[in-house]
Amino acid sequence: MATVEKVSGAEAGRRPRADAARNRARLLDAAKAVFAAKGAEASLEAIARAAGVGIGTLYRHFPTRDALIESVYRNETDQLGEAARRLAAELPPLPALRAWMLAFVDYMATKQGMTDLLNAMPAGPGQLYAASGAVMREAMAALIGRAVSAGEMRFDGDPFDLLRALGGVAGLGRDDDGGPAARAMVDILIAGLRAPPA
Amino acid sequence: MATVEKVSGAEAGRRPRADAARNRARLLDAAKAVFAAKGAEASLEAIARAAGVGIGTLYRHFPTRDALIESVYRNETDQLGEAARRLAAELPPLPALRAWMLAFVDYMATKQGMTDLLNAMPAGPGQLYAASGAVMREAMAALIGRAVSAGEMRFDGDPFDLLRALGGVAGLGRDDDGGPAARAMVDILIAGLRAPPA
DNA sequence: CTTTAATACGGAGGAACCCTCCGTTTATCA
DNA sequence: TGATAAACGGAGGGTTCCTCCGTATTAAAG
Repeated sequence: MATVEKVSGAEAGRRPRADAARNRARLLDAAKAVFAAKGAEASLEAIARAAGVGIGTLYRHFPTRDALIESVYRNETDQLGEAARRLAAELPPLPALRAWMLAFVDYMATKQGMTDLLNAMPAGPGQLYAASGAVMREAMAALIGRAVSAGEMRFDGDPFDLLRALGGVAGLGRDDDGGPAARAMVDILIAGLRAPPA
Repeated sequence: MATVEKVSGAEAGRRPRADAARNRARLLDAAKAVFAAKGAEASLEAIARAAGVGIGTLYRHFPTRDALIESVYRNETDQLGEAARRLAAELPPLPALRAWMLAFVDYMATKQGMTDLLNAMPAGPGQLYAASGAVMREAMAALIGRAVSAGEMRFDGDPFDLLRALGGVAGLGRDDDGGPAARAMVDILIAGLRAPPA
């Protein structure tokens, strides 16, 4: 697997060094702030400066910009996955799906960087952003599967396709209040899924 | 207006210089090729090199990267606008809309840079990409308006919202053959638009 | 508590890129 | 043919990317 978690060769032998953990946390905090402020194009050197560490340290912890972005938003995507489970347990299939799609759009609109995270997944997560991608695809797949089983809609494609469309929609609520528009688009998508075969 | 077309102060007096026109054309060709190959992040210096002109010349013709992108794809968007008119004249409202949406997705999937063109329009075209944005919005608005008038569907939002969703979908057909998936998503969107009020 | 060796730190440095500025070249018009 | 407005091209200052490696820390062994 080789996730991004491990700092280096702290495989099993020694205990991870204290400063390593501290700097990693600092970097994530700084990155979150800077990405939110300046979008995902922000300079990595600026992030290192904000975190009060050298640029070398940043690169050792997160070898690529993508690794950093994914780590920063890993938390949020996990929350989305959690929300999917909760909604599925609490609501009927269709309302659950709708609620989650709205939540997804909201998240994407708020966190600037998450849009890029989705955009960088060519068609379904490749090796890049693999973890976050899997979480979101599974959330979507589960909710859709439930609605399909209940006979409330039909869909035989890749759930990820819907996520991509949603990702486009999410761009709406970015600047001023695109909330209503995004909400309307979600409803259109759902209506389309419910419609009988043409 | 100050479109990007004019090279500089060739307002009306002299005839535009021959080398200016030649270099402009070369730059557009090179940019098209490089953008297609490397995406819209491609280096401007590389484009200038490929065109066989100095970097200064590139910047004089296209003061910003965005100006260059828009000029490169202006042609294609105009073609999309033309297609909209033609389809509206030749097909019934709904098939025309569907055909155009599919054409749009195809274009976006082929031309790497066009996705960025769309993405850079915060919510509807601002001053950036103003021309291309207007063309596409109008095409969409006209086709939808026709279908609505014919009582085939309802839609009271901004046509641009649909374009954004389509833009997300277009990311599908980028790598391997996402054609079928994109087609399916288009049909889902149309079905959603046709559905009676929830 | 010392020693020690693994590990993390940080920034200098080479490369690429962005964009501006301006001296030189060239094409148009008289 | 000359004059001159306009276009050309690239040097240069600033920024960012990413790598590499000497130095400083720290966990664990003695």
